[in-house]
Amino acid sequence: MSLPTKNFLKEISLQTDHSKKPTEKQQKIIEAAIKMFAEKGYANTSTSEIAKEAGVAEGTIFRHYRTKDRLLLSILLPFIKKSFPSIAEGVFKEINLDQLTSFEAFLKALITNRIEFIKAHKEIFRILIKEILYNEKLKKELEPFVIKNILSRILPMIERFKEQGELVDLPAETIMRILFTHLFGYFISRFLILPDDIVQDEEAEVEILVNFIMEGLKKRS
Amino acid sequence: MSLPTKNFLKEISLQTDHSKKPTEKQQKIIEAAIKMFAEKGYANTSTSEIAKEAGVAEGTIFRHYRTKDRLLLSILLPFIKKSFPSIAEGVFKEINLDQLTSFEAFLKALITNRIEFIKAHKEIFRILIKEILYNEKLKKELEPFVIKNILSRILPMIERFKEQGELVDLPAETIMRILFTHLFGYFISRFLILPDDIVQDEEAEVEILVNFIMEGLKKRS
DNA sequence: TGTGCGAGTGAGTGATTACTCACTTTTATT
DNA sequence: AATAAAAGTGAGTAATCACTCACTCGCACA
Repeated sequence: MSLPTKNFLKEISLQTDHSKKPTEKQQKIIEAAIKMFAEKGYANTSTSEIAKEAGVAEGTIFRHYRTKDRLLLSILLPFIKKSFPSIAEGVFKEINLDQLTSFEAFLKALITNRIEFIKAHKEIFRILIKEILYNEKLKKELEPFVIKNILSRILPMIERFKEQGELVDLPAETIMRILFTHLFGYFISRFLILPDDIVQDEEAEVEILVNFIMEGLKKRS
Repeated sequence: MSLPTKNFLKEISLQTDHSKKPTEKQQKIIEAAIKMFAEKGYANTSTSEIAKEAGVAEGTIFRHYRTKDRLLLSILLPFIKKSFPSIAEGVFKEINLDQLTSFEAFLKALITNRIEFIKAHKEIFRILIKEILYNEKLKKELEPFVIKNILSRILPMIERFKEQGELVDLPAETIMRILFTHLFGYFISRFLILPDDIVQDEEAEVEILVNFIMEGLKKRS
């Protein structure tokens, strides 16, 4: 696989700028591609298979999405665009930051918000994780974007809660890394490895996870 | 990719049974394959690339390993064979189970043991995780093996420590799932996502991780 | 009713894929 | 030194890959 040579994130705007409403066949193609990429991975799915699954001629795929790469990107980019900024905008609005909230409340809102988002786009999330792990190039291109959006927003929060004496006395970067490792690990385990229906009581699940992380990160007495 | 039709785990014995010492060229092939599979993934690596990297004719690969599938398996199977049983045999011998040890000591021994093992076979671990996530077939075939080896050994341990009143009052399966999720998540984050040299003080890292998990799982007062 | 245009088609293309096989070279055994 | 087996080779093969292009179709607008 060879992704576009230039920084592909610039394509986000180009991609969604002149966004005409998709054709019926276009939707079928996207649906089929999402299904098959999530199941077998991008590299193991051929365009002819996608065409067959979508009930469309192979040429139609290339009429709308010039290459197989761009088909993948036209699935992933809107998802990325919607997902990362909304971590801030969604979560930070749900809990009122003007008043002093606890780190626990913040964490609970964050986790609940992300779980609902991933559940709503489970297959695309699977594709994204698979390709980030499988394709070094995609990973490398996404890294600065993630660092900028996540790290720069969460780190100050951690610093603040540390100052409030709520968090364990470790460097903020270390706390961040622990948080990232465990949250990300949880999402991968739950949505990519463990069976789909393993969690019955979602609220209890979040409660356990938050408690778990809080016990590991809160200030020791 | 099409893995062998029959249960491939039976091939473990067949594979390593009549284990003649490998040729110089065989080693070069394996080394090249490990390097490239870990870097680009199995599906994105061609046998001609491997041959070139190993400084060998392409035919030589197929002389020794009949198919590309079997080349992958001859890398993964010895690793799997060595890794899963040794979780029990290694860890369970390190800590003396005859006397009453704490869950914390058990956990620390387990994590230290696994980190050292993965560090010693970092690239093959990466290949295994990538292919388990990417290839549903491999995942499905590995599942019962993992369940049998891990779950059946760890669950009784959890039950026991629960009876000793060390662990939080949740079903053993839930504790197991939390443990698995966070340990597995930690390994994936650390060895597949985060940069290689991020951990300087290994002992402190284990300490933090054990504390973290213990605080989340130990009996609440 | 004609005309232009984007949507859709599918046979065709060159490149690449995993894999084969007739052959040569190296190694082991006597 | 003779011989057989094993290791190594690389041109060749059928299949599949992503992608192209000359073409048809259906529909809006004149």
